[in-house]
Amino acid sequence: MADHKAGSKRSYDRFCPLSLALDQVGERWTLHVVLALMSGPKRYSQLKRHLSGAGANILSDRLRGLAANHLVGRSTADSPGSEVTYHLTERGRALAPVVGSLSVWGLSLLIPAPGDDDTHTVFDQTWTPPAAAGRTGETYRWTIDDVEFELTARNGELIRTRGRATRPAVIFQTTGSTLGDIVCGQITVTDAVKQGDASLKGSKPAVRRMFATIGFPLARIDS
Amino acid sequence: MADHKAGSKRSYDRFCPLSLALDQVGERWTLHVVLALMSGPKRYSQLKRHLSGAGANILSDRLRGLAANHLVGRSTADSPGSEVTYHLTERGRALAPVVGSLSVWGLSLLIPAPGDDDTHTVFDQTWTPPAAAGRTGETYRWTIDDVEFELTARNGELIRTRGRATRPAVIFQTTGSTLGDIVCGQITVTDAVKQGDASLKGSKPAVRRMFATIGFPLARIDS
DNA sequence: CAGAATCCGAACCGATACTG
DNA sequence: CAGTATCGGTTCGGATTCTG
Repeated sequence: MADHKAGSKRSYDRFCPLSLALDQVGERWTLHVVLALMSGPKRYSQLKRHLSGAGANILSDRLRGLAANHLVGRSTADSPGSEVTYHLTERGRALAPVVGSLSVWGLSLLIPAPGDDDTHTVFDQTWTPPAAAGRTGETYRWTIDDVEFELTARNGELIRTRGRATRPAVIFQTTGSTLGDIVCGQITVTDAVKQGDASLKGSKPAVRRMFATIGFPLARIDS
Repeated sequence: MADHKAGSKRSYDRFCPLSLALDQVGERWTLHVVLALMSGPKRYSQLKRHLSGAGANILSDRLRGLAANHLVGRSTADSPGSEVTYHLTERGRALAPVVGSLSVWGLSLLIPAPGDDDTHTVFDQTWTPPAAAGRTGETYRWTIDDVEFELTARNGELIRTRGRATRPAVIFQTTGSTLGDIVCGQITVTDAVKQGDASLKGSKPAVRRMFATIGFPLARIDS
């Protein structure tokens, strides 16, 4: 048992708002937990699935720390089964601009700006998606601000390559600005499609697989 | 020499804007460097002074990493002396909303909201200020949104306590919203005073000592 | 199975000492 | 002044185990 008294933990120990903030949410995976909870209360196992790569002990640590700082709360339902869920408090929800602005900024690393010569954007890049999804070898065609590229899910890897995918399972098209709103949770994918800000072609299961593979929470898709 | 090839470094390795962003600015002290450079180019020694607690080693690492990701650039002036300065690139300046929203959020840890019963805001708290300033034992009276508290700099410590400081060297009064604008760099202290959004009483050297003690960069004060 | 504790190698952090 | 080299302590993250 780590002594949770101050002083043991690594702290910036500075009278500075940024330091104070990062003392509470600057550790690894902390903001990921916050983002995952932005779309509603979740259970430990749901979080663990969504935060693939985190490790059980880290998730425990982060949830404990966030609870100690009153950014998340544990709700133990009165129903019999072990129904502990974690949810953001108001202070936790107040982090929406933080995860939002970070996500919007990070978006430019996923999708290069139209006029940008992608000298400093490695394009043939691979990630390991959350679930070992995409062992089938599906490809998706994305067009963001008239920049076209393809995503391929195969062998538990997600590969982004330049160019136009042939026979993609899904065709997704939108603007960077709209995609920013989506990752910030200000709009869902289906609503963006309805408003004409995005276009999505492909079978419903394929769409679902695609967003699962790239790690979009379901709450960003619809409802 | 660390091999800068991918794989050696700890990465989130997820196709997710937040992960991509934190891969570049999620390490300790990185956003502090970015914030420090928001107010204009700086030299290594200036950064080191401003990021008290960081250590030469880490500052080097962070600057190297930020430069590798093209968030900062090194400018070596043509003048003879070693005049290397670091400045934010456009991609680096695009982080303004990130450090801004984090600072605004962290502000509530410094100053409790008016209606907030500060049950989860430890108040008798101490920090070690950047410079070993305040060995004289000065106190400052702050009033933020009608919440009054006092800051005492003594023995190389900065102590925040509830209540009204007696015979303070500086009296500072403003709103949380204005203070947020100040820490985000959207307005300087003197401009806020001019506009009537803040009030500052005390001798100029004392004011300067106060802001130095709490770690405000000079660029946030005037000009 | 959900949730959490323990162990351990590897990566990271931070202080000091050192170099040009 | 502007960094690099080194080294002990801390944190991370995977695997395993434990408890209901």
